[in-house]
Amino acid sequence: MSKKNKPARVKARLPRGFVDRNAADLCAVNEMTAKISDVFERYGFDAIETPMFEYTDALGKFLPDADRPNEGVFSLTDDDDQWMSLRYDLTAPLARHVAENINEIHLPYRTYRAGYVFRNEKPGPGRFRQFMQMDADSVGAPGVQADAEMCMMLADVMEAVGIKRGDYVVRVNNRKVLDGVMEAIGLGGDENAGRRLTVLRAIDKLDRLGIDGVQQLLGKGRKDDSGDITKGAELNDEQIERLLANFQMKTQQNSMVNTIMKYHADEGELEGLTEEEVELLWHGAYAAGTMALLQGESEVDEIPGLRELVDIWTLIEAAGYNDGRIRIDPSCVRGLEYYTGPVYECELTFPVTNEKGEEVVFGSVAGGGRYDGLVERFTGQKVPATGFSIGVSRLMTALKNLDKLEQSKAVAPVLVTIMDHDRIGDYMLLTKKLRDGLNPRDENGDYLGPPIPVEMYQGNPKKFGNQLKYADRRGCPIAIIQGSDEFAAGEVQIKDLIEGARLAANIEDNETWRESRSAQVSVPAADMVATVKAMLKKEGAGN
RNA sequence: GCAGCUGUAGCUCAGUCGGUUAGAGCGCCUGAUUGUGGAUCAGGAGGUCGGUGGUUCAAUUCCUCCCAGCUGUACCA
Repeated sequence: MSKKNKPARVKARLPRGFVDRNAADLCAVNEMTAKISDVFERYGFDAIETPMFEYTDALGKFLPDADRPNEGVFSLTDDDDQWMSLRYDLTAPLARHVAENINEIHLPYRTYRAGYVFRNEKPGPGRFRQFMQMDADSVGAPGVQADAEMCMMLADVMEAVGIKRGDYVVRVNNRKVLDGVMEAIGLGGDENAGRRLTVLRAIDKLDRLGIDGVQQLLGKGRKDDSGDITKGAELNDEQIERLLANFQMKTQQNSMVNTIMKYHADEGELEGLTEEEVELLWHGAYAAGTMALLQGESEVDEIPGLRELVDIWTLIEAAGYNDGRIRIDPSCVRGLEYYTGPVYECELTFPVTNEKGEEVVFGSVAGGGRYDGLVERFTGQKVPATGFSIGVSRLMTALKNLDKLEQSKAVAPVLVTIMDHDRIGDYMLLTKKLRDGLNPRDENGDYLGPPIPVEMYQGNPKKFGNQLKYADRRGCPIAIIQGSDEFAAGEVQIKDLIEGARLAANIEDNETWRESRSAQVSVPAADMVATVKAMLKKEGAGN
């Protein structure tokens, strides 16, 4: 065929931001989700599942001005011209599910779900356009005890998947207090909504950009490594200073506690708090958040949300989770607008090394909060709810990079090779006998042990060498060989490929190598299963 | 979206100060070996040099625009 007539071939390419997963990946994901589900179920959460597609309006992702969905969601029109979208999180579909079944559902409704979500945005290292989340939510649970429970369960989940105590922290905050702080520095009112959001986002970047970066973002703006400039919130120096005071607590702890105690005495607003409680509060660093209010010029009548935060902390303390597993932290803001009160997220605190061997700040692997308004969008009635999402894919990468993930490598099969092409049927029978023998069952038909895979070579059997090559590359521990000689004698050759590879290291001449038929024994067909079993045991594959 | 960098074989990358037939390593295929993996040796397949337009006698090389990828940044429900 001439070059000109060469047909245009389709280029095989994975859409960017998506990944293929191999057996080992799937195995690891299944193991991890099983561990997480286990914790959820022990807390009394039931599994449910909602579809990957939803009507776009139910997800709340229509653009306000145009009659089309937000670009961040993968969307298409149904055959009746309705916009549909792939879900971008598991919370919006839950709200839809609750609203639609509100009459059948008994509140409080405690559920969890796992599934892939999709976001049509630029992928980056560790960021994909399809990834797995696991959510747990308490719907119809108005009290802070529900929020406290969520934080504790989050901590339990981390330990269940193998992250040691001290290697993670659940940080808690309350949006109402943040709002108060911003009001105190003159960012109240609807006209400042945009700037408040900018401020929140800047604070959210504290762990990544550091205090200097946040300072720049709050003021004139920040220039990144590529020379690009990010616009800032244009706050003045005093406002910035008072905001940042919240986060530079280590140096100011004492004065902070004093301030709070003084406030306590003067106003009686924090009545019921002991000094110890205030210190705990401080340790959680929230006290700092009040400073801006306390030092503000306007009279402060109340500190919204602070009582809630203290109550959460009290519950956490009562349950014994105040040992560093859970902390109160003023820089925990969560970008989302729909949160109405307590917010929380879980961060890994150990250094994570990426593929290039660089140490990176991994950031949060789970987050959530209280969203009292989400179901109301559908039904008009307020249904208080709180819950969180775990980024399963992210959590997995973190564990993988750390080698904390035990590699549950899929066991490679024992390979039955084909020597005589006209006796395929015999080889199939041989394969079945071996498979049954290695995978015994009890009287109920249940398997007694983990699977020990056995397969017959399915490629082109013309060249026998290729069959062993295949076995070698698959990592097969054992190959079964039965030519006409063995068949006539009622025997099979059993070749230990692992031992053979070991012996090969000392042989340079191919002639010798082939003739030695290393690590290979001939046994009566009746002894095949027992011999293979013994060999597998010796090589530590299977059991 | 904004900014910077990069596009040459399946992969990793050389190279051409603009000049005849564009290279290497690895991988792949065939054979030495129709009944034995690795190593070795011999041979082979595989390229619109990301695309378009321009400058030129001549462009993979220089210039324009476009596309894609990477990195940072923004957005992230």
